[in-house]
Amino acid sequence: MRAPNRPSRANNRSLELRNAAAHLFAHRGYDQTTVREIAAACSMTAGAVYVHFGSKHALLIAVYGEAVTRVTKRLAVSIATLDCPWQRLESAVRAHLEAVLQPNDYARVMTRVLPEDVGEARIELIALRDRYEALFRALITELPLVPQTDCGLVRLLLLGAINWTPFWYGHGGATPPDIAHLTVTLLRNGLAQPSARSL
Amino acid sequence: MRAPNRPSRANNRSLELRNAAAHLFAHRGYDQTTVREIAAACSMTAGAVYVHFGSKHALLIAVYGEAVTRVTKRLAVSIATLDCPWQRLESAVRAHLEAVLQPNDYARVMTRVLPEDVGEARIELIALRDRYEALFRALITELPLVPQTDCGLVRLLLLGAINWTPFWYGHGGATPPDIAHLTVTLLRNGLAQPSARSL
DNA sequence: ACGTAAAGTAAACATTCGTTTACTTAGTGA
DNA sequence: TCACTAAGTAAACGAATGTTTACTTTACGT
Repeated sequence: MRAPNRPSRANNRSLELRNAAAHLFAHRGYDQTTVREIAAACSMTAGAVYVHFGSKHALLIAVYGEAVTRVTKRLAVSIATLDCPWQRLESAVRAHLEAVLQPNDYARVMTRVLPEDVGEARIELIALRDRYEALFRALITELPLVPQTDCGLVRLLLLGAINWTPFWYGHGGATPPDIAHLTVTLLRNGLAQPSARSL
Repeated sequence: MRAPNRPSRANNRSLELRNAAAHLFAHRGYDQTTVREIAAACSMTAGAVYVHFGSKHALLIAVYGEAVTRVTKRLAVSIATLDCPWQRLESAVRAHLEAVLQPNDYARVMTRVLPEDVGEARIELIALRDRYEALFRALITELPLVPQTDCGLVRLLLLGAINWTPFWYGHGGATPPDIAHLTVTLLRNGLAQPSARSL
């Protein structure tokens, strides 16, 4: 019998495939990526992909799931030692942006591939995404906001702003810490000149 | 010779086609929409589409261009009579949201179809979108913001927040005026309890 | 050494898609 | 009336796609 912790002969090819798929999905989108391209990136044939994954949809779900797992972990680490709710949020936003904006294939798939565009796999992708967004819900609930603020709406606007960043990042000089700081400052204090502040 | 202002015999079929394409692009995305579907929606054959438009890309560009034109017009009207820069921005955001969120096929194409996903037509779509976003650049430049604020970054965050709305609109009870008001209030004053406000 | 099962290949399959071609229809100007 | 032209059809084309099939290779347990 094989040693229990030793991975089976070549199952690292599954990881190779998943990584290649993540790279291509992130850079060219789901529809524009073909199974043959993914296979070729691993020096394989298209048929061999189906030894490891039952379908192209299954491959996407694997990539998306891994993306959520990784970003979730990164985010948890980044806020672990902080107490101030505003600092926690800023750190979380920064972690999210670093994941999404750096040439990080997995995280980018989360914003590049819209669940609405992949038909059957839609439900599973939305479930994965919701699991991640719940983290931000918690961070926002912690904030001392003015009474009767619609926290759900705040969360959606915040996530929208940062989910859209991949479409323009690089054209300005702003870095993830810059963006995170401005975003949370904006959320906290607004940007009006103090003298012009009012309802 | 035909009277100069009288449109040619049946060129309203071109509009029919463009409208049908807008509807399908808005609801199912560009890749998932076939030329045959667009034709069928007008009780035509796929071949007839090419009498009016040279390619599927050309059809998309026509839709996208009309979308920009319409939203631009709507936005200009909504801010024409306002003087306060904050009111002008809120009105513009509201107009944009109403266009994007109501079952308005054209406006929705602007956020549903990502220029990055359509290959050759990419350049023209980006040019059209930039023309529209310049309007927001102007509105934000008018605002009395705290000195040294990165106006470009503010614009990008704002547009990101409102461009993402179609992906969640309807799940909360918020209406376009609600969203516009919270967004601009947030931009102006922030949401922290006054007692907790600081750097 | 041998059998087994997973891993991989090469090729084909069945669709589907955007587009083109050859032909028909119908309205218009002279 | 007649020639011209735009609009539309039916069918095919060629390429690309996700997936399957039949066959080969290879590593491992016994």
